[in-house]
Amino acid sequence: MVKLRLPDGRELEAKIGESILEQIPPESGLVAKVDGRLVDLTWIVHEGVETIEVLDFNSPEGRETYWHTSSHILAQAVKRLFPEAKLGIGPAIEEGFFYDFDLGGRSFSPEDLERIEEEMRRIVRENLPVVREEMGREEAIKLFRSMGEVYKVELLEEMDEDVVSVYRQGEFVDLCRGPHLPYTGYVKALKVLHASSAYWRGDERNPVMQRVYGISFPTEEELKRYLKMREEARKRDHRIVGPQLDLFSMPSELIGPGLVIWHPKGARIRRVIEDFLVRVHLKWGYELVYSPHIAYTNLWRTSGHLNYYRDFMYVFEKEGIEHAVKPMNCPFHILVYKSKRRSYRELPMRLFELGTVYRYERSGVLHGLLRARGFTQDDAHIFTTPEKLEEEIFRVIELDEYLMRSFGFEEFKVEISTWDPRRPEEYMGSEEDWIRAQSALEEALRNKGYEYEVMEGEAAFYGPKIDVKLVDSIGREWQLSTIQLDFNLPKRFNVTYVDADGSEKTVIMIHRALLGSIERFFGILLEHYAGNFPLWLAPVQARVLPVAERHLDRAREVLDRLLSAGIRADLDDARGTLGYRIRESELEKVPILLVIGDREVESGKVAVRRKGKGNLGSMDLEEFLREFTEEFLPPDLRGGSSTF
RNA sequence: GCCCCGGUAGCUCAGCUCGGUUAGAGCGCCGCCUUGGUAAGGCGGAGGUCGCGGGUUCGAAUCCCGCCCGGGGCUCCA
Repeated sequence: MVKLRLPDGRELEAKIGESILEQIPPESGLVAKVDGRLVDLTWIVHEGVETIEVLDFNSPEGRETYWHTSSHILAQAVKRLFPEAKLGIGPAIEEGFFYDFDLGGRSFSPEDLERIEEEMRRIVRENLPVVREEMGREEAIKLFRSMGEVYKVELLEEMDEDVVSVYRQGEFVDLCRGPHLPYTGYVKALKVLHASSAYWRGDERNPVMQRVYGISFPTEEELKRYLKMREEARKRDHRIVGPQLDLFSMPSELIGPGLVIWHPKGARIRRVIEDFLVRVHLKWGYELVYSPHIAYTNLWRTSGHLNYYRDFMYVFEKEGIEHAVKPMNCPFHILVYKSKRRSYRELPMRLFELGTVYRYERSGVLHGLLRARGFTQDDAHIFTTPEKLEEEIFRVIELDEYLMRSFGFEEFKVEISTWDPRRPEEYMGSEEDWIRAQSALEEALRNKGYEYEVMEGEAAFYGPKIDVKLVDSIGREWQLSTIQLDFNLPKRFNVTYVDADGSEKTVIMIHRALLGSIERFFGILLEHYAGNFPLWLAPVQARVLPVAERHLDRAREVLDRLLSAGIRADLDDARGTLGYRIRESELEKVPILLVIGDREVESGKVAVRRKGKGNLGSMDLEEFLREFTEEFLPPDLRGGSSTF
């Protein structure tokens, strides 16, 4: 007996010799998993099968199938409207799907996209059956060559399989592994999102393809919700919100692309973040250092960076000597270490710097604060003995977790990049070094109770690393912290210590940046909170708001009290209606408003309004301060003091 | 770097196809009136090198070319 499980959990007994589609309620599933293998619903059940699981849009496989068929509908629509278009590839992606077309040099206009979308709807209405067909590879090559689909022929020629599958719907046929939906009519709500360009197989030496992106859903409501969410994400774009809240700007036409100027309010937040970082690092046994922004290019020749990093550096010449603006802080920290002979007793030595660096990133990769040309790393280099490596890694991860939680991030994903053991000759350092280092990384993560993914062969030539990604309030992942071991620089700079037995040994170096770059982290934080920073980070923590001008005197007294309590507060000037001024402060995202009117002047109280919560009622000013003091403070200064 | 799209007031945008009054709107800003109780009170005013440079034309925000900057992608991210 073959069990057939429907998406709603019900189980049927499958009949041999009939397709899955015939045996389930109409449109109750999209695709099926037969003994772990994905198949079309039109697949015929045969002997020897154990379990069949029908999947709907709630499963990743269901969505992928849905979007994959949608991409075929897109391709079919394009072929109908632009018969000369040559098909590239058209996969489902994380959200939706795309298809690449070679239009022989032209591109799609917005009107074209609308027509394509209309044609897609027509194909859906036609409710064409989607039919799988298997054929020999040679036969397929002949078929696609006869259609002029040169890219499909190219793909086929590179395949190993002797038999390939194609899918037909109406007049349209495409090379495809599948699986697919049984009918085009299964796609209920669709939207062509935008067009862009991409190179055939992602290689810029290849022809340019026009890539059309789309999304589809089983109901109009879901499509609407998705489009609204997209709009939400767009609205919390730090490049829009930042200047809107007067935090920073990037007047690239005046100062060049990828450079930031911090306005007073943004600078306040940044200063709070940086002070917090410095205090915490000092508490955790780091020493604070500073290093210059420029140096002889030779310094990076020694580090070996110059060779392949030169194009990313700002290089200039003075009195016949080549200088460069620093693209990284490591060599300077090494020089601090090397300023004298070091004993094993001094290790681990942890040097921390908010180091501003400049990198000439290619113009196409710049993206607001998230990818800038000038940025400040929360950079540290730890010099340690091999014996203390694991303990150090553990401490770094612990610090990282503390920082992330302090900023309101709860969910992390950890990856560890290791070498490729089949090609040890491509890596710096001995096999023994690598194995010990990699197990130290893994051991530290296990001790911390983290789950992690091992990315074999992803390590840099000079050492393995740990990457930490965090998940923000709307589910997006951001690569943030990196903890990178380095066997290379200590050798190049001859960074050594005298061990207990009097012998000179080479240190192991850990590069680590936990927020990564202050700019980038700030951008992520801004999008995470959509501008509504928690109280300890808000640029204006509280605003005193007199109802009328006659309340200004009392309002100033209240303001003075707040300021002397160390709260970042300001005063509204009482011009305009109260409602208008409250709206202004709400839009500025000021977390706390203290309203002062006749009643408050009379009673000596303040009326507290919390953003998002509305009017909390009146309370005594001192009572207010007692109640909120903790929340006004950075996490490490709460509860009397001490990080832990 | 490459491909496509875009750049008009501080901001968001209309006007550009098809060249022709004094380039508009809303928000913001400034002034006056309004003295108010928890998300928009009223009236008036100022504000523009239409990204920059060149060309076509009697005439260019509008058409053409080059450059700069931005956006979406590709690639890159030691």
